[in-house]
Amino acid sequence: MDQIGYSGAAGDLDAVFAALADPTRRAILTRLASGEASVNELAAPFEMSQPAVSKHLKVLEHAGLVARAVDRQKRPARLNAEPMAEAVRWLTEFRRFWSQSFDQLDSLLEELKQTDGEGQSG
Amino acid sequence: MDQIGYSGAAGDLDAVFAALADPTRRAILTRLASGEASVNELAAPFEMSQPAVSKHLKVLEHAGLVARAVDRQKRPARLNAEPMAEAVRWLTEFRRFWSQSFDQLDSLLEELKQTDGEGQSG
DNA sequence: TCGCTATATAACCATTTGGTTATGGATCAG
DNA sequence: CTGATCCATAACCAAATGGTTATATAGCGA
Repeated sequence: MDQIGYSGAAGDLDAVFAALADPTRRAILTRLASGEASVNELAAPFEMSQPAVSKHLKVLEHAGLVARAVDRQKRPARLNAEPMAEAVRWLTEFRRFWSQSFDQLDSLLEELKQTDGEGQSG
Repeated sequence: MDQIGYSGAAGDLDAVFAALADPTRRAILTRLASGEASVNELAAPFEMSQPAVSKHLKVLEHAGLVARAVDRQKRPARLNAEPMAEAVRWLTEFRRFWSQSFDQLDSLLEELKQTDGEGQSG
């Protein structure tokens, strides 16, 4: 369907996974999933200074997961979940590959079953 | 230092995402998806020293994504994709949440469409 | 203009990360 | 035993990360 036009930030799997590797940032993303929020609003629930949250936002921005707007003197952060699809895609493809190997392992185990059953180690 | 082997490793989403945030480590995982490999085998394709690869393996072990065995003087690494399910789960739940918000946004857009009136569809 | 609010940036610090080379312990081949 | 191979560990280093406080910038209200 709607293949969007502005997928510039995607493609950096490293940055996406790295961004997701921090609980504060995941919490920020979850918060943003229910709507825009200003930096101070985002900072409030975390026992952490405002600059620290700004830094986390930069990481999220860098991964393309967050876009900033301008509203009066505020810079509300808005979620852009698109790059997450990259991550999901990698994991999905990996699982496909992995399942394939699983199949191979399965065949191997079948063979072994027929050959003998030399006790498996725990 | 290390906790018990292959049981408690899951649940650390931070470690899993962090482990996935490096291209070398993702490549190692992909490699391991097609079967066990020794450290040297894993190190070969990367222009990187063996200790560097050992370090990456430690990170993967810490995330529970890799288990080590003992075969003669080798310590073959074996994939354990299970903790990836954690990551997938988080992303899936997030998308559920996000889609929910999306629904809300959708409703909002519906309203706006009706309010607008003069525009044409399509 | 003055001051308050919202945010970014700078300067600093400790810890982690990702790499290196050097070395040591096992284990295999002679 | 000797030497080669596989791997881990130590010691070291540069850069990135995650936090701090202090300050600068920009808009708002009076």
